[in-house]
Amino acid sequence: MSADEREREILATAESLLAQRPLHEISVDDLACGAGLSRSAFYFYFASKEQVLLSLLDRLVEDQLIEERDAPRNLADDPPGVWRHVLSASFERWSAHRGVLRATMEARATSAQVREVWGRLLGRFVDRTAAAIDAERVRGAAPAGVPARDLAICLCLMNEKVFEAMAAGAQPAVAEAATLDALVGVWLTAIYGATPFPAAAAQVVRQRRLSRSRHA
Amino acid sequence: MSADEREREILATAESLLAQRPLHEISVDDLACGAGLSRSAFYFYFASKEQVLLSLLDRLVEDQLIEERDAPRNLADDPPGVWRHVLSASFERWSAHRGVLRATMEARATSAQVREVWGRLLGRFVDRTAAAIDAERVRGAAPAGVPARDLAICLCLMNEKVFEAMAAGAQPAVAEAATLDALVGVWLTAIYGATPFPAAAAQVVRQRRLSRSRHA
DNA sequence: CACAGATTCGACACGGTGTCGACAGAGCCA
DNA sequence: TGGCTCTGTCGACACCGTGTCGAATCTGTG
Repeated sequence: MSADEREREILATAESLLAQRPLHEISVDDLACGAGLSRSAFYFYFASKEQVLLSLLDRLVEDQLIEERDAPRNLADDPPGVWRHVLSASFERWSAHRGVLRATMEARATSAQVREVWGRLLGRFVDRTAAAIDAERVRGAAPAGVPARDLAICLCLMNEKVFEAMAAGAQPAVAEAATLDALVGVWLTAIYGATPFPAAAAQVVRQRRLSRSRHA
Repeated sequence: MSADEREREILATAESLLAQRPLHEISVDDLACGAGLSRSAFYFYFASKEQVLLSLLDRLVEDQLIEERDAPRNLADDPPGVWRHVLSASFERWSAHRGVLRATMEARATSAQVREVWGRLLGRFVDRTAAAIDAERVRGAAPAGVPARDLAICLCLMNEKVFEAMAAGAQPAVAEAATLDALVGVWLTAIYGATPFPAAAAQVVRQRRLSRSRHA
């Protein structure tokens, strides 16, 4: 069996074990045995458990990048449809690879590298979202309110957490079948919905000016 | 020095170390030394590092319970003010004890007990929120939309994550000074804002009926 | 055949955890 | 005073998972 195959074997073992139990219950030994080698031979292919996870994660990041390129840009035609499409893509991805997601969340606590990769991924998503919200506001389709970037961060973090809770089977969590609808609903109201509270809105606008002048 | 004092000493050491570095970089030895005892003496007071964290966490849970008792119930008078007040309380708490929050999030991956305590805390918050949203809808102050409980879960998880990101200094995160405003803004629009998308709203309502009949 | 590179393995050292039995001081009673 | 128990403290040990290293083996090539 070639080195390349062995490497893939390790990755496959990792993905399948991660579907069964959390990262900290999987030892390098488990990975090595699963791929049919001794623990020390494992280190010939990967420097650590963490690097295996990073490989697994890289694939999914790659996926996401491709998808971003193909994402619809014509938000004006059908905003709910486009947003749903975008959210649905991450939902599908993380629901299909929930083991990797769970492990990533777990490893973020200990590995700066995992933190960085995940942060970049999320950051890109936030950037896209913030730009889209801004565009909708300029177009007059969305009302002013929470600063676009802050809103985008909140919404993206919400998704992350909701997916994570789903992947980990945590309590409380949204039922899996209802997750996408709930998220799309919250995004649409948070972005396009205006509240009937002028005072609160004014406060947010003040805040917005403040944060603008702070940036300047 | 009495046993009680020693115990408090350990807790104080833990809280102060957690303000400096993450849980996994703090060993039982560090805790023991900090409190002026040997590692094995530590085990006389606590069964593990995890139990120390649980003690720290219990205090804050206690706080939260007291606050829930005193929380304003007259949502109708000034919705934005009441919501802001409620969110502000957790914001203050977790921003003052961010080390404990960060450690809790970290320990949740490995400790079922931490998971459970946190789940209960969050669960209570979700219940309150869902009940309040329902009441606002019945009253006619909030439009129908995402099922109240799902919406509550999404919003609570969003808060958790945004606080966590703040506590961990993660990227991307909302600037600390803008956090509360952003969250209140998203909550208000998500709960009270109606979207101008009838089709999407209908879809959510359909989904809602479905999930109801599933529950029945 | 001999050699180089690739691959595997057993043995080791390290660091953190949790347990155990020995021991010391304090208070109490005879 | 001696002996007892309860509370704390400690050093030593066993355990587990990690990562390293050098020796052994295997494989293809000149």
